[in-house]
Amino acid sequence: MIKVVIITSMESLQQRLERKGLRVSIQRLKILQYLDQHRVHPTVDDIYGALKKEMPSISKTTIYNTLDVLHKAGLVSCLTISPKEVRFDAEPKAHPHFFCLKCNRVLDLEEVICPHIKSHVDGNIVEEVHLYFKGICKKCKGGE
Amino acid sequence: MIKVVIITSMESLQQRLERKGLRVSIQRLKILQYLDQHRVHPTVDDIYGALKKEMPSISKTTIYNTLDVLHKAGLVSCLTISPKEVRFDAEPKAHPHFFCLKCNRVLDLEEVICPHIKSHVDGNIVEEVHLYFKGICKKCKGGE
DNA sequence: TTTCGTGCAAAGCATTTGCAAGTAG
DNA sequence: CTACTTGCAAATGCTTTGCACGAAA
Repeated sequence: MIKVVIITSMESLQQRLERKGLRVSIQRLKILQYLDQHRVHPTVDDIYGALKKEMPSISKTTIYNTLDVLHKAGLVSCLTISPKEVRFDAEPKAHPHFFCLKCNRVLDLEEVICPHIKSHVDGNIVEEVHLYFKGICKKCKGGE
Repeated sequence: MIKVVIITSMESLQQRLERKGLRVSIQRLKILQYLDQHRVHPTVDDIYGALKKEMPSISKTTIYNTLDVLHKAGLVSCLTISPKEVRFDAEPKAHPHFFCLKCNRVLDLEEVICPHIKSHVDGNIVEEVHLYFKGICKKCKGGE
């Protein structure tokens, strides 16, 4: 079997938590790991459904709590794109997304402009930059 | 520098509806008018609360239905920025916003880049462009 | 008469909160 | 011991749905 492993940072997941002064729990590690290995901007429910298989006792509240902690620590980014639910991304660096109105997927786009846009908001303190498009993705455009 | 530019069309509200082939009802006119005159990206509840004063029988369902119709017709734009609720804008042209994490207001930023960004999403069909920032606004930055 | 618009009541569902039990420091 | 973490159950609140009545074409 071929397993695709995405190596983003040289830092271990545990080190990422410790560096931010966060306690390392199995739940936090698993959630961070899941996000790191599933770069499809999963929802809370996606994460919950997947982790429940190996950790049947995990609760949705913990997913919410943990994602909140990770987001505040700057370890994950939080996407308010699909109107129904929040989605998460292990890549905390700002980059553009594409939301398909047909299949509801959130795709990553090549990072091009995000870092350069900030200059237009002087006067306000910018903590996050969000750029995304809505429309029909390549895949859905093809087949009906 | 932040410049707020309100582009109000010469077209009457009724004409806007008719041009899109929509029936003209008092509810649709009032909702469109409210958005046109209150450029603060109100939520459904804001609109409901305001219109209920002069139209006590109006229902939230109608606000939802109408905004959906107006959005699909391209008469208003729909902002998925604040994670809790959707906000609406009578200006359907894409322009950047700033969401203040402290006072929860959504501010308009000067339109600068939005029209030029589209080139980066080749392959996907773009229907909407969304660019916004999150942080602390000028006003909140000042006084605690 | 047939289709569309309105609005009430109820349902749906993502997210939050309160709290009790467990765990790390 | 004290502060943090987990997770269950219940509550919250935005949004949608089903449906009946009324209005427009």
